Formats: sequence, structure tokens, C-alpha cells
Amino acid sequence: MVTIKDVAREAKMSVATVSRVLNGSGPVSEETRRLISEVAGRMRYVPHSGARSLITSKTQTLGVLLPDLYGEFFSEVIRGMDDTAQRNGFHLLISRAYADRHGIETAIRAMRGRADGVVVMSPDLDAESLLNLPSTIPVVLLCSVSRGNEIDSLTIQNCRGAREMVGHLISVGHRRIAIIKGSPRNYDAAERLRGYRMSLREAGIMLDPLLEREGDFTEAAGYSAVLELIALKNRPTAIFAANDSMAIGALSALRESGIAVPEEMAVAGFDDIPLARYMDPPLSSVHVPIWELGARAVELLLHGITHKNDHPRRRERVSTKLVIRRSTGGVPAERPPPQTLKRKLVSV
Amino acid sequence: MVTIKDVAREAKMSVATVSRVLNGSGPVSEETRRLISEVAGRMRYVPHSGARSLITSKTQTLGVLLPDLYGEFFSEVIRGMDDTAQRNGFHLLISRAYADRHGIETAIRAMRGRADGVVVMSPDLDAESLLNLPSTIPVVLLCSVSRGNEIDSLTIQNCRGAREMVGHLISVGHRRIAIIKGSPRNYDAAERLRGYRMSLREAGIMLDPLLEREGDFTEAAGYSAVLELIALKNRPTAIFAANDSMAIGALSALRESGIAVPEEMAVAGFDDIPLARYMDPPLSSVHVPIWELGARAVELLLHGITHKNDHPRRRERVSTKLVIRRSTGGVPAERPPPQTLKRKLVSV
DNA sequence: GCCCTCTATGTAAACGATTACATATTTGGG
DNA sequence: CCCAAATATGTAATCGTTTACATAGAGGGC
Repeated sequence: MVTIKDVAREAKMSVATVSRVLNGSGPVSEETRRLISEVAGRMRYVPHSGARSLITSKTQTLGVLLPDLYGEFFSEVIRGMDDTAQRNGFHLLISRAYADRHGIETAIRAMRGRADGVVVMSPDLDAESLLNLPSTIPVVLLCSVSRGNEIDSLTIQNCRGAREMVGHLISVGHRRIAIIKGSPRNYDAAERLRGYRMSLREAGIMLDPLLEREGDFTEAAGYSAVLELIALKNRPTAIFAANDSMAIGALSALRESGIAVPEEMAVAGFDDIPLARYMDPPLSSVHVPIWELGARAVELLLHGITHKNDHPRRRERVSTKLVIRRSTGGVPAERPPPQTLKRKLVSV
Repeated sequence: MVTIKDVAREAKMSVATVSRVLNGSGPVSEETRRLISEVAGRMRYVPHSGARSLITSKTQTLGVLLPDLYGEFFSEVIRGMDDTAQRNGFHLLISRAYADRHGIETAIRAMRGRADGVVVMSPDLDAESLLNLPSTIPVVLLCSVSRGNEIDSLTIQNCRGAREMVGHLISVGHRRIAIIKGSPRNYDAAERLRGYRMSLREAGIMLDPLLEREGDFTEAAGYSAVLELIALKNRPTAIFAANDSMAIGALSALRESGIAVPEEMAVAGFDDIPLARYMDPPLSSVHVPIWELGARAVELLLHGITHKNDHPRRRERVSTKLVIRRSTGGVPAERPPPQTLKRKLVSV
């Protein structure tokens, strides 16, 4: 491997000068600049980032700790992070970690000397556990919050989004509205449940425990929850699933049970994954700007890094948007004319 | 930050001994071992991986270069890679790169000193461009092959999978079978097209250029391709989409046009994404073991690394499997009894 | 008691860059 | 023509590890 010394020798210059040329730091004559650039290019010299980061104590790398995430969410959040990181000259070191405190600590520790900061996504961790992460480098919490105010955090406007969707169901006439919940330990799921209940209470509708079914964000969970719901003596007329995957499982179960959507049962989801509009009927959902979520998390992290982790902590939420399609009935279907269809779909 | 020197001073030992204890190398007395472990633990010492990799010239990190990938594929391939990497004590440095030769070269170069090897996924790049990647570290090509035999590569059994699916459509009686293609520059897409044609030829069916429609792997492309196909004077009776996303777009278009699937039109996809079984009707597809794809790519890369890139190059393909559901008709629907449903769904 | 072989530990040289400081050369003002 | 300032380049310390080599003491065979 060719090092800076090799280049220096070949160009008959000192390593210092070579370094200066390569980094554009310090004064160098135009002549030397050209000579060294030429030699370095010819020898295909590439600086060794490990060595560089040892002396500068900057790695230009961001760690990302993720739980087991499936589908579009994972891809899109990473896309947002990578776009933002690259634009700022950073790389992404991605690692999946067990969601318990020990797993996270180990993973964060392994980042020492590898990353300048870490985005930790751990929606299933309870707030206390995250209180004192043993980290000297900046940390941003994604989709969870710590109890204290020690860590920057970024979350989805879960509660508001759920409240609006349930509010919409109520506004088109539903009174018996079921929810398929996510895991009780999951922050997003808990917040969405809170929004559901809040909305019902606001409309003066009594909460019915029978209408709150367990789920775990998988299609299979949505499927079996529906089987239970339609077996009830007093069936709901609408179902709000805490995410789209479960809503899709729900649609599938309703279809097989011969229950018409939205006529006999309205269905709504959360996330607005790209496939939602291709369901039958197209699925109403709460749109989550996932790319922005990743992008913003990295921005927060970079801010922490430039301020050497000595900055007022922030707590932000990205806002959601109601997307009403046919599965909730009551409102004209979203069906753009064919000629404009392609562009619109791609842009969403 | 606490360094190995701090630990040495605190334990009144030399850095060499501390290093020996921490790495379990060289002889140390049981007493010193305990003392140093205790001190290091108490001081929360974590070795600086940058410094370590500088001297050992091992980073314990694998680079991953990906194009713009969407949905389940992206998540799942990374999951497979990360699982395998972690099991071998490696980390993943993930970067999205422009798919042109220059972008890839730059990205690979940026990996120097950061990664011990790189997995490059670049299905849209032509074979020649990949011929001489300027890399001293091992490279594995994913979903593409280089013309020479200079680089390890791993691909999907695209051609065989497509051939089998089209063969199945033929076996249930179809003669006019359309294909919605992927981008012509995409390796997977080209191979799937080849399998489609091969299968038709084997059955003595004339190829009809009108039945080969352009696509780009998006739902929108599938949607509009179907609108064109059903406008033909001599409609096909079956549609093979080169991936599931386009098949889903196709289903949506057929539904809106009031064409019954599979009675009036059979539809098949490729990839077998988890959602395929939740479509209406459940979508027949060619199953691709995505996790295994990622896992195997990392295994190949690790092999190259341990052999210092001086090993016979391999060219492997992961095998696909036909999954027939209702959208192609002709065969009993896959609908497991409710009680076993959940387990089965999750495991797929 | 001598020498040889272990075992346990320390010393110091790498690894490949950056950069403070020193030195040499040029430039220009008076 | 001299000296200060500016410019260009070099020398060497440094970052935090690993590890080859050196050293010192302990144990054992003769």
C-alpha cells in the first residue's frame, strides 16, 4: 500500500509538504502543488483514514444503532441518514443491536474510535434505561425519549397523528372504533394508543377494552386481531391499526371473511408505506416522513458533534399528515387520472 | 478519554502488559490479569479501534456499497450481512453510491483504512466497467458480474426462476404471456427476461414484442404497463412481472379495470416479498432468499480477507423457489388453517 | 553452584497521518 | 543595502495501540 512517505520520496519533498498539498492547508508554491498532485495521482495514493482519524480525533463517521426493523421503514430511514451524512462528508456505520440496555451499551462502546456520534433507535426500551448512556460522544435518540433531558431525541408525532385519524373516522359517523395495538413496550405504539383514546374521549365515546386488541406490527397480528374482532357480539364498524402492516393483514382477513371494506368495516393504518395506495381498497393512513426522520436525526447529531456535545439538548418531533383513501369510505376516493398517475406515485 | 496508558499508570504496570491482558496474548500471571481487568473495568476503558487498526492493519469492518434500493430487499439484504458480519466480529460501513464507474471508484477508495473488504452491489453497471476495480482490498460483486474472472460475485438464479415461473403459467394453459420488464441496464432484469424468453421458446411459443413491456421495478410501472396491455387487440391471458412491486401495481390496475384475477388474467411476480401473500388475490412469485444473499456475500468477502485476496475467485448464485398462490390460478390456493397461520406467516 | 529454560514484565519501535515549530529563501520598504 | 515580513519547506512530536526484543527472576538438571 502506498503511503504519504512513498509519495514524499517520489516527489522529493517532505511528508509535511505532501500533507499540506493534499489538505489544501498551509502555503505551497503552485509548482510543488502541481508536482505533488501529479505524483499522488499517478501512484494512486489514498490517505489512510484510520491514521488520519487517530491524530485528528475525527472519524468522519456516524454510528447508527438499529433494532430489527422490517420493510420500507428501515430502508427509508437509512436513506435519509445517508443522504444527509454524505452531504456533510460523513459515513455511516450501521449496526443492529439487541434492544436491551446491555446490548446498547456494548454497541455504543464498540463505536469508540470508529464514530464521532451515534444515532440510537430503540423504540422498545423504557425511558429510564436510556437515562445515562455511557457515552462521551454525542447521541441522538430516535423514536424514543429518555426520562431526563440529557439526550437529544427525535420522535414521530404519533399521538397527534392517531388522534386525527380516529377523529376522521368519528367525523364520518363511526362510534364503535377498534384499535389493533403495537407492542406495549414500544414507544411509538404506546403514543398511538394514547392518541386513539384521546380522540374517543374528546368525542365523548366510552372506551371499550374489548375493542383494544394486542398486536406486534406484523401482518399476521393484524390478520388474527380481525378474526377476533369480527367474532365479537357487538362488532366495531371501523378498525384503526397502529401501523400499515397490521392494516394490510386486517384487510386480508376481512376479505377472506367476506366483509366489505369500507361499507361494512372501515380500516385505517399508520405510516403510509408506498404500498398503502395499492391495497384493495387503497388504504387510508397517517403519513410519516421517514426520510426526513433519518435526515433530521443526522442533522441533530452533527450539531452535537460540532458543538462537542456541549449544547442545549433538543426534543423534536416530525409531523405526520392524514392521507384519506377509500378504505375509510365517506370521502371521494383518491384516484388521479391515468396520465398524471406515474409521476405522482413516484414522487410520494 | 481514558487510554491504555492511563490504565497502565493506574495499575502500576506497563502498557505492554495491559495490552497482553486485554487481548489474552502472551503470558501473564493470574494475579496481574485480575488486577488489570479490574482497573480497566473500573475506569471504563475501551480500546481505540482507530489506533488498533492502524498498527494491526485490520479494521474489523466491511464496506457495503449499495445503489438506491427500496423496500424489503434493502432491509433484508443488510440484515443478512449484519448478522453474518457480527457473528465474525465485523462491523458494517454502509454507503450508497452513484452507480457509475466513477462513483463506485471514489467510494471504494474512501474505504481505505476504514474497511477490510467491500461488497459492491451495482446491478445497473455494465460488466466491462467492473472489470478492473482499483482495489487492493477484496471485493465481492452482488447482483452483477464482471466480464473477466477477477472478482468474486454472487447473483440470484434469475434466469432459472423466471423460466420456471413462465413454465408454470404455460403448464396451466396459458399461451399469450406478457412480461413487464425491468430496466434494460439492470442485470437481474435482463436475466429474468432471458428466462422468460427461454421458457417460451422451449414451449414452442413465438415471442411477441408487443407482449414485452418496459418497466423499472416500481408499482407505478406495473400499473401503466397493464393499462397498455389490456388495450391491445390481442390481449395476453397472463402477465409475468419482473418483480413483485410491478406485479402489485399490475394487480391494482387490473382491479380498477374490472378484470378478474386469475380468471381473466393470471399475474405472477418475482422476489416473493412478505406482502405478496396478503395481496388480493395472493400473489404467485419466485422466492428469493434475500437474507441468505446478504449473508453469503459477507461469507465470500470474509474468505477473501482471510486469504489476503489471494484465492481462486468464485462465481455463485443463490437459488430461487417457485411459490404458487392464487393469482396464477390453476392450483389449490395456499390458505393454511387459522390456528397455524401466525407461525407460518412469521417464519416465511 | 552453573547454566539453561521458562515465565513474567518492561522498553521502545513501529503503524500513517497532521501540525507546531524551526529554518531557509524571497520580497519589499526604508 | 539592510532588515523585517512573508513565503515555502523541512524536522520531529504526536495520536493510542501492538509486538519484537530485552531483561530479570525462578526453577531444575547436572
